[in-house]
Amino acid sequence: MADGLRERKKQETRIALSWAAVRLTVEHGLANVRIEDIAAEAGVSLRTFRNYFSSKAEAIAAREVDRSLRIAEELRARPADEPLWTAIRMSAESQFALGVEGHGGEQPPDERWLAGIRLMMTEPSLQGEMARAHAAASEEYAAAIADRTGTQGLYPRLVAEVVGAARTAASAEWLRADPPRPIAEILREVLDLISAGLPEPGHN
Amino acid sequence: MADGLRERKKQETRIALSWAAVRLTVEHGLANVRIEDIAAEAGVSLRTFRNYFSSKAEAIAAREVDRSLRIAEELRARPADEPLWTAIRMSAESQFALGVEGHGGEQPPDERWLAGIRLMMTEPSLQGEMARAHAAASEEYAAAIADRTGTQGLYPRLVAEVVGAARTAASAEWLRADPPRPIAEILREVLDLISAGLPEPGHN
DNA sequence: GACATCTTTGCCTAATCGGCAAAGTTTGCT
DNA sequence: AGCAAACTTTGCCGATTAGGCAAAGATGTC
Repeated sequence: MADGLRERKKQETRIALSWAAVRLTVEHGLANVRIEDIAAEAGVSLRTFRNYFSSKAEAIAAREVDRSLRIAEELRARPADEPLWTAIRMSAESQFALGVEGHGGEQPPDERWLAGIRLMMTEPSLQGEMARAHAAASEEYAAAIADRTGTQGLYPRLVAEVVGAARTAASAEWLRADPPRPIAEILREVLDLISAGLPEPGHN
Repeated sequence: MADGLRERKKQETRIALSWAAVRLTVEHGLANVRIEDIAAEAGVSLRTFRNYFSSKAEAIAAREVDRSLRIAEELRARPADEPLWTAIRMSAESQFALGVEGHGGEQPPDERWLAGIRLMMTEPSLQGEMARAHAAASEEYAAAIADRTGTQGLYPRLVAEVVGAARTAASAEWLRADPPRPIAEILREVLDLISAGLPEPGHN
């Protein structure tokens, strides 16, 4: 079986750990959470945590990695005759970004939670891990683009990296924006800018 | 004094540590090098290493961070009336990329050394750290773009991230290319693609 | 049901992390 | 020059992380 009980359980554990990591970090700050606490919160042993992730930060970023993989999957699912950038926009927007959704359901953006996420993301080691997460998923995304466009080598890899950059910039803007803007809207703007070649503003 | 003895020494130590890290890693593999060895090689105490870097990988990536900062500096130095993308191309190409240069001078790309670098870069934790390095320098680069274009907020950050993506993709291609291509050439191609909006190949 | 495979766990040792304060340098000021 | 403030290096130390190994427990296959 492609996904038996075993695989499902593994995913559940992975998600539970990642979530526990996020929750505890939002609440107590990254430095004040031991991986032991995270493991306990998720109901597994410390050693098991290490089988899944090699650091707190990686556990936190795991949800972002999963999202990236889902975006790649979504891209593969788009109609083959759709223009590449349309497909990219659609697939990216279909998963939004970063830690608001989920949380047990589709909560309205809880103010306290959001502030916690903001604070959490100021941790440099977290920002680094997010970059790393994108890099990790980038491989898969590049492969999806390669299949879709029938190209190989530089082009798919480049597009994948650029889309990662777009997501990073969009997330940063989302964290910064006051008043808040929906991430999907920001992402759309960013992708439009990119497919227009990032024209220098005010420089006709 | 803006750069007294103190500052100079600090930079020297930093460089010495980063180099020691690279050399030892190329020679023995990341896993077989203890930070203690690196510190010894650079002639400082273990504890001092930790004052500079928080991991082996960070030490190795430090040279890349420095390069990024030099690119940002170079961008600020370009004539203000030059089109943005020209300035970006020029400043980026002025520093090439990743670990070939330096090494005590401008050696011809030593075959053994290059193979070592290639191997080193396959370490996942290193790739992650490079991504992180870009993210760290991205701030500075975005500021340079903001000053140059007189824009704020999303645009400069986005361009900075995208240029980072360009460098990542170019580096990957450089590592992959057989026969080898000069990194400057790859980088030029990549930046041209980006400023043209990454047109889908064969999709007029 | 019996066997193979994978996951979880505890145990253990080496390595890393980061606070603290003592000792040594550099800098700014007079 | 002389001196104090500011900074860097270092050793010391306890807490935490890292990851190999093998026993025990689940799951998958036939």
